[in-house]
Amino acid sequence: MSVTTTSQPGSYHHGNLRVALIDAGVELAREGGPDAVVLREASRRAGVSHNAAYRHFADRDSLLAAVCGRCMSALARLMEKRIAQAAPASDDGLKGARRRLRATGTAYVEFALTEPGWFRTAFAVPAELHYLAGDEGLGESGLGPLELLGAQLDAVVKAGGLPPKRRPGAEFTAWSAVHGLAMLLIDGPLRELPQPERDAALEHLLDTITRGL
Amino acid sequence: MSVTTTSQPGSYHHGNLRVALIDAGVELAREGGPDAVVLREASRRAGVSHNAAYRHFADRDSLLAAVCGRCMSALARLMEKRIAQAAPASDDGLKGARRRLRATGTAYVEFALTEPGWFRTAFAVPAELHYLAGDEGLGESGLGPLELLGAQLDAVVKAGGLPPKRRPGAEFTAWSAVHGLAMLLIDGPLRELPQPERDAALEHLLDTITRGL
DNA sequence: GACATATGTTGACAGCGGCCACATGATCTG
DNA sequence: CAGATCATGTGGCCGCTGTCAACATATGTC
Repeated sequence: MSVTTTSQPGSYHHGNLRVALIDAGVELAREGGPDAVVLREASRRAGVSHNAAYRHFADRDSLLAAVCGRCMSALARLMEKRIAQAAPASDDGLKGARRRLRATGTAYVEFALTEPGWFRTAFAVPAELHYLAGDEGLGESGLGPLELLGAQLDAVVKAGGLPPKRRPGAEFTAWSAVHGLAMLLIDGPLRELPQPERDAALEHLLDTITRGL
Repeated sequence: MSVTTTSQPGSYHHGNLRVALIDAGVELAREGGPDAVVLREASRRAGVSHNAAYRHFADRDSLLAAVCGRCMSALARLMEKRIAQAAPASDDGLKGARRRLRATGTAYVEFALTEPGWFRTAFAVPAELHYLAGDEGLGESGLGPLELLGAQLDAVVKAGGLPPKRRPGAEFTAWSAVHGLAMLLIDGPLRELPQPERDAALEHLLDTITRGL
């Protein structure tokens, strides 16, 4: 997350302005969500005049889209991490698969609660630019959050924990559930819910989905 | 949704500026979501100078909060309508209760898809003002969306369709699921999903929740 | 060395939120 | 009825933003 500069300080050309602007934008998003990703402030933080950004981004939405991709990647990486921690990769039994599936959901909500600015930004992709270029929004495995969830569901099916007939569409339902809970908790009417009840709501939700799938 | 003016046109005092501003804000929200609820444009549409609004609202967020309440009410009213249509009020059997519960969810998503601007605005209550005053955000029955959902769940329990032990927390799970689906469909990565798959996703989600609760 | 291109700067404009001083009209009081 | 008082609306100003146009500087190429 550090700003990397390849040119000398004080030189006319920045040398790495594009990524420096995205870095600054990511920091702004962390502090204040998508609305805080602002061209002038990002330029300021990159140590550059307010118009230099236009050499690298068509407009503010273009920068925001890049920042959104970074945030989505951060979500994917936390999910990968928690999935790996949930059970050793060698454990390909049903128990391990279920643990990993559950970890996928908890990681999603954990990310939303610990980095609400990033979480909100991850889903604030400007309407016209929702094709994130190339590897935008992916984790280290090359999978995005939805693919990671799908992979865990596939594993549960493979381990016999879910009839294959039930598999199609399951990721949308599971995703919707955790996404909705996250939104309601960070921005929505549940934002005042005390911590124990938040945990209970998440457990209840995961139990219900697991049973219902 | 019409602007009601009690004073003569051209008179110095508007006579009903507060509600006129909210009306204008509601229209702006419909067109462009919460970010489009802007003091100056609302004032313009109310036929008043850009500063008159400050006699009725402390700041932009204050107006936005009022608009959010209106949007939440609109959601509640559509839910009430669809609940009433799902089964005659006389039908207090399990089948009727289940129909009404399902209608609660479909109405929620229907509202989000048909009035995305209002839907997003309903949940964009400014952080500091999330105490909506008095009857803000309620439907004609005096219940808000969450209470309406809770009432349907209670009815299902009463009709024997859900063990009372399973009731606590169920509204959060059900709410999260439909809310998440709505968000992913209108703003999120599912916004390009074709209509048939949208319907299928909603059916799948409601089935899963119903089974799992 | 001269030119072309990529990159960064300065200056300008409009729209926004928010404050101030002021104007106008309604209402209350004697 | 007349004057005071208060509520409400106006106009001007500031700083912030995005965006455009014109200009400046560095880099690379013949």
